[in-house]
Amino acid sequence: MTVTSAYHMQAQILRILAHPVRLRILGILARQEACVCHLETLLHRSQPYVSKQLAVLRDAGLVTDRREGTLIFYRAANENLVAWLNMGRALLRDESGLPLPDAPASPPVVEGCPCPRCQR
Amino acid sequence: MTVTSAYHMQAQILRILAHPVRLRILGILARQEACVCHLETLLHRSQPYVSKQLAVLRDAGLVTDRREGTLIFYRAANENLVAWLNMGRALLRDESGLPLPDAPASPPVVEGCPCPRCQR
DNA sequence: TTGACATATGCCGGAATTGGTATATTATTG
DNA sequence: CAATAATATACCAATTCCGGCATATGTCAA
Repeated sequence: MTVTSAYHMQAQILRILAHPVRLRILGILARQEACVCHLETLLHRSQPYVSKQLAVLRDAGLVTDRREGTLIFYRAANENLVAWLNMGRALLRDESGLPLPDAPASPPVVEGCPCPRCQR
Repeated sequence: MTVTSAYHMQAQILRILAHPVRLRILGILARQEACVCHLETLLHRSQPYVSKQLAVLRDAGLVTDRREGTLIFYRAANENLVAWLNMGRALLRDESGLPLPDAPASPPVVEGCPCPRCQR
């Protein structure tokens, strides 16, 4: 018997999104598929930490995962949502007038990342 | 020394927004200015409860208030933000396919509301 | 099967959020 | 000034969220 107005559902999703690292992860995964270890190096966070945030996003249906051997690649599940979030950040910049930086778009190959996409 | 990326700021605002009643309040205040007691009757919530949610929104700069005698009228401070939120809910409906209802737009005069706008 | 690697999950203490009740503040009226 | 009405704030217990560390799971290679 869960009451489900649009406001409740929206609040649920917003709670998931209201986290800087999860937002950043979504930003990354919107541009490129990435495995956990790749995100680890990009974010300078521990493996369990990254894995847990990904689990939160996955449980909410915001990212999907795909296994390739022992690696698991994640990607943003909903392009429109990401676009909406980007729009929100743009709004934020406009209104605040501050030069709020997004984390810079990461190159597809990251120094020090052990994943096969980055090692050759 | 507060680290402020766009992600951090966005997460802060999203935390404020990630609450069904606050979302609903913003939805109401986007359409019409309203005093606390008016919101009380619309939302069927206690005065301190409504007042507190309004304080949260006010502290975040999302609503402004205006005193008129002993009444205090609130309104949404940022039209673009509200539009953005509405867009988010629309997205939600499209993606989910569910007929998620917004709370119906409330008539300017509400049965049983003690505020002068509703009493004549 | 054993070991190594990538990832996931469980558990914990601390911090923040939630909603309720009691009380304080501010302005009006008499 | 006192009484009242509208609103705000303080305080509290319950829940949720957070990030860290330990450990479990799953896959591959030897």
